[in-house]
Amino acid sequence: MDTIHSGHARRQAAKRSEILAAATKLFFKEGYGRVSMDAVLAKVGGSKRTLYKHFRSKDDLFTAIVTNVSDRALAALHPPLDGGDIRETLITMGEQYLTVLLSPDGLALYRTMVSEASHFPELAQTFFTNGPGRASRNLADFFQERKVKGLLKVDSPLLAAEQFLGMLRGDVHLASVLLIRKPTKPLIRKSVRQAVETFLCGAAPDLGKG
Amino acid sequence: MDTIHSGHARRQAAKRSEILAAATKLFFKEGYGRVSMDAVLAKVGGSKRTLYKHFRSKDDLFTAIVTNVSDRALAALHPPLDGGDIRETLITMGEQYLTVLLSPDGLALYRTMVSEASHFPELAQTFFTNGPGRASRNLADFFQERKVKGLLKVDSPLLAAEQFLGMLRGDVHLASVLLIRKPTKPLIRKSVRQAVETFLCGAAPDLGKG
DNA sequence: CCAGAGAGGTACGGTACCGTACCGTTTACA
DNA sequence: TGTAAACGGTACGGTACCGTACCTCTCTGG
Repeated sequence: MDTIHSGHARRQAAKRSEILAAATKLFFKEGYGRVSMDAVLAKVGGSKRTLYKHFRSKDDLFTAIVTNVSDRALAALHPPLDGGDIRETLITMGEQYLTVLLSPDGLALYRTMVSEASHFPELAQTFFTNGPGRASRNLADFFQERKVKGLLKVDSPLLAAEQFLGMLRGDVHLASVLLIRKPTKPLIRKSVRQAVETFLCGAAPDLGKG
Repeated sequence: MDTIHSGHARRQAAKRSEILAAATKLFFKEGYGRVSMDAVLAKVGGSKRTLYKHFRSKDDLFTAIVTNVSDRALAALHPPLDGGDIRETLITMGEQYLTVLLSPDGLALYRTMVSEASHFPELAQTFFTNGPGRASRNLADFFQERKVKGLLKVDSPLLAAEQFLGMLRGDVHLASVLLIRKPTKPLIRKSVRQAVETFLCGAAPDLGKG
């Protein structure tokens, strides 16, 4: 009788979500080291007993937060790419990619993983594999498909995918991570367009080709 | 009589350097929050009185560390670019750029700034301006010069510079930051070469141009 | 309506940490 | 050689934090 329809279980699940939401805000805003369990408790209300019943330790709570947000956010980084026109596909995908990456959650997750990677190595591994790694592989599959059709001339499709996504990030991403600039929609649009244009046609004038 | 040749001053300067070196290792390895002043003291030896005479607080020590390493490392990110051939210049510069960025100090500095940017905003601002920002601007000047000579066809030279450097970083940089892969010299070489090739000539086959 | 599980509130043990204060000792310079 | 400054070692105040323990109250489920 401990299904989701049970009263006790429902209350438990609700409380757990409430804790998770409040703690996520705090951890993402202040950073793992500067957030105390008491601070989480003050925000969410309730007793320590309840908090520690749901999450056995601070590390456990942190792990739950990261995996939770990862599952929610990272999927959008590798959408299905079966469009026809390469340019249009890259533009659409690029804008979505940057939008997710530059969203508050995307930035906070990035900061958190960079900050805590050395102390949560398996978490960092999972994040990279399911996030940036999968995004690159997804795009690389698309490139590979176009390459065999003679529609793309790259040496290593995987490396090309990684570098194209790197182009998209440019300096905008780091500047946003460091809270120096706030990314704007027009800047994202312009950045994506120039990246796609350069990536496809190159920056050298036509006479330089051959 | 408090010049560098004074005995007292010399001892002071030596001790300060010793503290700075030891603390840099610790802060870069463990992160700001996980390093205690006692730990610094245990590593460098000496008394708290001496430590706090040189650095008034933990924040002060941290600031000194960051500015010190920044001054030492970031200059290599924007070398003078007056070479003739664009391709050769980009390859040379790219390998140097990645070598610095992927060096232990470069990676540690990046991790540190991302981790502590929100609590040391002016430090993050300085880091970005003197590091990635100056690197992009330096390369952008080079691009602008080539553009007016008709040797480069980019819309915004600054954006192109940011995106080219983003290509160089690709996924290798983040993977190194997260301690997932260790960057190798051959990988850097290959990555730079493909980035330059794609950036100059594009990934679309010639029939797709025009 | 009533056992029993869950939740709230809080106090506490143990630890860690920042920065100051106070000792005696060593070193530089006249 | 003597004096003043710098140094090493350590103890301490005050605070903060993690996780546990204890007691009381609320609410579920039959």
